[in-house]
Amino acid sequence: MLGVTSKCLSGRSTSSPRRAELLSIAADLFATRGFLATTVREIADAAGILSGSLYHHFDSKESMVDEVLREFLDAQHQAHHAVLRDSDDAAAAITGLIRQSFRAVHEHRAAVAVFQNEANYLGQFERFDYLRRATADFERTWTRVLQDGQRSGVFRPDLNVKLVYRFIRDTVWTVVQWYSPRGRFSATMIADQYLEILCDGLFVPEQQERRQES
Amino acid sequence: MLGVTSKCLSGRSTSSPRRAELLSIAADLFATRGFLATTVREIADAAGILSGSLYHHFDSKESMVDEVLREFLDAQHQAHHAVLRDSDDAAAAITGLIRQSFRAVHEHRAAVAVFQNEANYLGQFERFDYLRRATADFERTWTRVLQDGQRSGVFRPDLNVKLVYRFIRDTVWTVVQWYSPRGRFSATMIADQYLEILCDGLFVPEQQERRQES
DNA sequence: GTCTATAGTGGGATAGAC
DNA sequence: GTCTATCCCACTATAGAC
Repeated sequence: MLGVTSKCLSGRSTSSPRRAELLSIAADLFATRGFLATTVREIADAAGILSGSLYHHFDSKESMVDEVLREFLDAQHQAHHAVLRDSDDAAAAITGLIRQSFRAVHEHRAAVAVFQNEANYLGQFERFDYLRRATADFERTWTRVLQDGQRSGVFRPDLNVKLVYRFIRDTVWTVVQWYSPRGRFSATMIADQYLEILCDGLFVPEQQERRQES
Repeated sequence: MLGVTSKCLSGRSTSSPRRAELLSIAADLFATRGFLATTVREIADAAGILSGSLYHHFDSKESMVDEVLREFLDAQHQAHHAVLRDSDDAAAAITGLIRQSFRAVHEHRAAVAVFQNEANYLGQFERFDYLRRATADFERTWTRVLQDGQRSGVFRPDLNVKLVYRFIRDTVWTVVQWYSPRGRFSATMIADQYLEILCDGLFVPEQQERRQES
């Protein structure tokens, strides 16, 4: 457990349906316009109230992203470990983690986008220390699986696990930039196609000798 | 030619060594802190002058990103077409495009990062129309190559070219988020490893029947 | 839980001297 | 080409009525 939500959050009432609703509205705006580009007035407008009223529920704009990110990272951490628990070998673990990540893009789209886009900026403030910790934790989990797979002979031993992790991570999370829940590509379809390429590559097997490595 | 730099730029003198220096300083700050999070005072500080003095060279903070992005996109457009001109078949074209992109990450790191991080936000203003055009142009170029490769039997016909393009693009450009020119992984090394995976996949050939597709 | 009203702050940009 | 000085504005956040 990273326990990022375990400590008591900011001053105001910790949970209410209204609060959750406002948080979801804010998360959507943060995701599409960016955290800095989103004003508290816009959040209030979208919620049909005035900006001052937001401060009945939250300490600050920062508290809002904070809560969005903590919730998401905790859920993601748990989901990761559930996948690992249910996987017999490294191959199952890696495909499980990948499928889980695409599912997260579908289910927590706003939060994933905010994490992806703002972690760099927010990470510079002590309050958001846990962003760096979570990032490091994810990397450890994934690279451990990749190393296990190399040791047990499932994954190619000539590949650098750190690089493989970055490649997979970049593809999997950046999908949130163009994924649309009502678009022509479902999250599972995207996962299937990505796993296809990751397993068998882009080239037709019979033609592999034609590959150029110039 | 997209010709994004062809039209005359903002009011001030169009080129001088000092201007280029300031632009490079600004680009670095935009890349690492984000466009909105970077203040003109910070840019001026980094350049060792006062904020007011910047306006002798540039109309506005917006003009600065604008120039950074236009220069980069024009260079990238030219580089793309040089690669296509020199490639005999789709396999050569796709590996060439990929290698070129990793080179761009190395050579125009700041500009790539700004494009990657801010295109979404800036694209909403008419002034930055060309960001959307350039994005669409890149997609057309890459998917055309992928389609050619499918038709000529080099690439697997069961893959969706739009998805393959997005996967490659996401990996290739997002590298800018963690790439360090003085780090342990050189741009060519990263390109080599990525092409390895894209060609032959993550799994050792003998073990492919053990793959889980659950 | 929301509104009215407003304080306080910091950033983009300008005018003119040097 | 840079500095001094400053305007103006938009935004976060607060206080207290309803």
